[in-house]
Amino acid sequence: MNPTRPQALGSTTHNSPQGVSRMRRQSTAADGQRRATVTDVARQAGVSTATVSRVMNRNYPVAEATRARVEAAMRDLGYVVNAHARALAGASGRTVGIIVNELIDPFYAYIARGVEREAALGGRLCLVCCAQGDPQRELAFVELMHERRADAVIVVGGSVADRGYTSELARRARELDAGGSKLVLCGRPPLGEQAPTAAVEYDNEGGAFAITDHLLMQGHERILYLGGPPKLSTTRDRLAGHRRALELRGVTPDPELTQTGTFSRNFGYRRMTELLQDGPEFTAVFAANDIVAAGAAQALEEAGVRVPEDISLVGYDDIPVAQELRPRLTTVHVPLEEMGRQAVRLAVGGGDEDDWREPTAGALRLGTHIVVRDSVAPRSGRTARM
Amino acid sequence: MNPTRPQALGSTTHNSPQGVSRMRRQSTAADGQRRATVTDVARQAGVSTATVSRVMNRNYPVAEATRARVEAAMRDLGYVVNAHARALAGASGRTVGIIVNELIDPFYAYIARGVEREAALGGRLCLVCCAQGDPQRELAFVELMHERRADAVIVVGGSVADRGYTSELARRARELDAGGSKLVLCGRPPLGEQAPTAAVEYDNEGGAFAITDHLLMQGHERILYLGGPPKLSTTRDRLAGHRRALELRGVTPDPELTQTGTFSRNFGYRRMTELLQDGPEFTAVFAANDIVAAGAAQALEEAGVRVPEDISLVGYDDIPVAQELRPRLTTVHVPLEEMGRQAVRLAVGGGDEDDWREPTAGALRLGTHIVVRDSVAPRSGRTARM
DNA sequence: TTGAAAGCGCTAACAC
DNA sequence: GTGTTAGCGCTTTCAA
Repeated sequence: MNPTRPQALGSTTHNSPQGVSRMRRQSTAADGQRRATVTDVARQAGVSTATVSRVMNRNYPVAEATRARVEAAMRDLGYVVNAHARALAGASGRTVGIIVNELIDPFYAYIARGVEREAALGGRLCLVCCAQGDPQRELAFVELMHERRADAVIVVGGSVADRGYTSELARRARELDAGGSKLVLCGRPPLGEQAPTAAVEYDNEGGAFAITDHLLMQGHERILYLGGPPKLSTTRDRLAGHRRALELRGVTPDPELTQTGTFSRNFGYRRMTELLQDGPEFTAVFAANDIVAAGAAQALEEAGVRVPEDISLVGYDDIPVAQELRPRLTTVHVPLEEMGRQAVRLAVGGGDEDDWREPTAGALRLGTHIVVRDSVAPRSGRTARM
Repeated sequence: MNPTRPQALGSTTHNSPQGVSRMRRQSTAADGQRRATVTDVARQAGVSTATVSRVMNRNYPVAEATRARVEAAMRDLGYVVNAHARALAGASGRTVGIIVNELIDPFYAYIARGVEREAALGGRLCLVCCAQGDPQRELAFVELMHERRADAVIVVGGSVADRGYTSELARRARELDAGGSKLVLCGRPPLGEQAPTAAVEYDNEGGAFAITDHLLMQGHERILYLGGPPKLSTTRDRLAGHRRALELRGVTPDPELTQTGTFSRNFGYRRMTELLQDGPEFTAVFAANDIVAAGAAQALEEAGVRVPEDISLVGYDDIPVAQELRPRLTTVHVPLEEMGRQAVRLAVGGGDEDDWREPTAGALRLGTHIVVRDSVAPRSGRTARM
């Protein structure tokens, strides 16, 4: 815990205006090298630090000859500007933060990609963290990113409507806002009126409605909803759309047919296996997402149940695995990458640096649509467990 | 490269040529709020800034009552420490940078996950960038991360042995090193003696050797090597292992059977389709990675060629898709996540803050092994295009 | 076109 | 235990 700064050899400390001959921040290896600073560059080029700064930022006229000398000096010294100093001195840190559950989950990876690309267009770098589904971790990361003065902090994915958590996040949102940053909710519900956030949503409920209706149109009425943490907003919305479709067609939802759990492949596999042996009857499965669908597909396969002849299967998200499964999975497409892009645009405006133009509105909702592939067929006479 | 602010990442040059100045980074909305600083907290709590600092850092005794007052003040003011100021004042920025080709590629995503997790253990945040296979972009990102004074900059994935590029990267490595940071090469060859880097490799050649041998043992001799950028170190190593195995069994490599290209699914699909119609004969396919294998599998499927009965197929990397393909793909396992973890450990030492102990050695190589699943069978009488 | 100098917010000697 | 104070490296008035 002791960030001791290897201090100064007192003798040289005070002499010339540029008295700088000490060393700090040594690498563990013996090096002795100190990083070059503007002052070094200025001295070497025989100009003032102000001029060096102007050369770097190209925001003020500098004589060609001077510029050349300065640039040569920078090269000679291996000078690399210190972003911390620059940020401290007033400039933006040119950083956006993004917090996802899990980087290896394509749902998040695609959104992260959108964020990264859009950020890069604006010359910004991305801080990315994985909260692993833990709200406390998420909150801690928001704080860490605030400390870094990120231009925007984007939290991705569904959330649980916990009282304490929500108000805590709202507080962070206010603090960020007060400092000129923005908290962006990506794929989750708003925090409430008093929280200054931006938001990018997608029509989650609508997608679930559409794909359920697709199933209903094929004659399926006993549809198993499988997976997804029951308290997560994502699950709730999907379930809501699912039920709305059911009710619209006069099908009464059977509680036994709602088997929530997690978003994992493993859950899909295990629960499906159990249900096939000893569960309610159904002719179609609506997996909470494509990953769960992959697990379910394996269970079905192992049980000798044919998809879609015996049972139809659909997923959600339309991540790449949907195209690798056999039969190829019918699912709901979500504009993941675009969500990521919009999230940063919402918070920091278009690519260019000095965005006088107001960033996009404060919230937007992108559409979803179903992608019909090969995993759905008209209902046959059979049901699971025949 | 111009030591000036390396833009290049975005489409537009930020820094408009003319005065950007004015207006110190306020939020676009009218806020007027200034962020609280240590000084504010100190005043509010009736103590000095030093005390506030001590309370925050818990690195020096502070009276309970004082601490309480300070903490209350921080809370009241919504104080959030400024990491830039802190870093400037001497502390480490507690950041590690990682540069990958593509976040949605599981190969990189797993490594990134390892990096993120290990970094988080040490209380560090990750800057992540996607170079998209462009060496210039990569170089620019290294620079940007250096500006941010990342404790380590990890570049992931194969590289092409370009003269200029290599020396440029080596230069950056030296600059980073001089400042106490480390450039870590993850899954790529060293830069040469004069470059102070750390490195995490995996036994790429060995894995290719092993899986080729596996194919040979099943009687396959005409093995098609499919995909991967021909100049990339990754491809070269895999091909080297492949050929070594061939030669060891007395099989003369047929140039026609080496069809390099890219690492994409699409390439696998298209080239495979072409080859099936009009190419050399072969009884097995060694896809450069699992993604290419997925594409090849689809081509095979559409051509009515059975795997593994008619043709055997193997991949490389052992990413999740390998388990979704039917038949499940035999492939080479690479300890991706572990590579990421080791990369940060190598550069910044174990989790704890003041790592006086020297980080792990300067380079290490992790093992690979084949994972036998269902996509390989003994050679049948048939060959492709019978 | 250039220079001098005042900070930005924080940490860490060094007093007291 | 706590306060004073001198920077850390850069940007940006304000003068020249």
